[in-house]
Amino acid sequence: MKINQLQIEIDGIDKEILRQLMEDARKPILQIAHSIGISGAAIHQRLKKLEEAQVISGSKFIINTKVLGYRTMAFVGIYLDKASSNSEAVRELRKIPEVLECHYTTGNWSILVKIICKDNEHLMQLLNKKIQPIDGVSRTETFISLEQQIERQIQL
Amino acid sequence: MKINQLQIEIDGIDKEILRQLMEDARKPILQIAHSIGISGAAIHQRLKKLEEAQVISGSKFIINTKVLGYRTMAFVGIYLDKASSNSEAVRELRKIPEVLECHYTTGNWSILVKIICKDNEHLMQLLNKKIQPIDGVSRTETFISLEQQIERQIQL
DNA sequence: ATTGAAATATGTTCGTA
DNA sequence: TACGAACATATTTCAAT
Repeated sequence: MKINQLQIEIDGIDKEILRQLMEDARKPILQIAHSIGISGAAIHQRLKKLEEAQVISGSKFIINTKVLGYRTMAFVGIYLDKASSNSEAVRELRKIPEVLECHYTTGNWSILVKIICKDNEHLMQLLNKKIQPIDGVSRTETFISLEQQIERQIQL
Repeated sequence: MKINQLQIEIDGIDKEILRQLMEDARKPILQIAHSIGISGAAIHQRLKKLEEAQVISGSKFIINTKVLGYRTMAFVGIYLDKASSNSEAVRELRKIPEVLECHYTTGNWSILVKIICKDNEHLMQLLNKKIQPIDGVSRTETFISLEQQIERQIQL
């Protein structure tokens, strides 16, 4: 990702606009305008500026995975053989839909992934049948999230 | 969170609507309608159903933290004293704006948190001045994300 | 469940300050 | 930057199928 914008001034109004849209991406601009006390056109103009500066990288609908039957989240630390290709392993991990995040990390592991599963059985299948068999994976360490207490974005 | 909805049928059209809105929460319903080949009113009705079933838990603007100068993401495993109160520690962690996620986990640690920092100096300050001093925290293990390769939601 | 059409609400542009 | 007014789109409701 190329970041050209070396300086971007974000004032209190920008922050308030972003705060409201970070909570609800579909909140009407006019409603935000009214709550802040400036015109809709001004909000529109500021949002355009923020988008151009790439402060906003998009918007998402958030799906409630629990309702879809996904009850188990886990973090898996993956040890890769020295000789193996990290990017090849990532390519394989990307094919596994249950993998939500994947990081190259410092420390014991080569890779840390966050995964979501229906239940423990599903998690076991995923580890044994999908992740362990990936070429170069020597060992994994699994940490099940018993309960997620915090989930948020950076605060402005 | 109470989940009453034991069964919710999501057909291919629902999935396609959700897929498009998961990518862009502000995509006009009419545009989705046109791409699928049904009326806007039908999309509207399906979205209402999905919201009522709590399949959709909201929408968010995504802020590009890199542009704001946050270049370092890390995972921190936290060991808590046996005697200490987990929920008290979480309460303290919640006060730290750099903490984006916090999970109770199985395995070595009591808690795993995901944090975002401007740089390594900021990370060190955060660990030494904010996280380590929390009552009950005996030790932490830090894994810096050198590069995040995958970031996504569940695939429908 | 779906539709089209009407009514309402929202987004966008533009001339001006 | 900000405004308001004019214009263009989108959302929501509803009677009918």
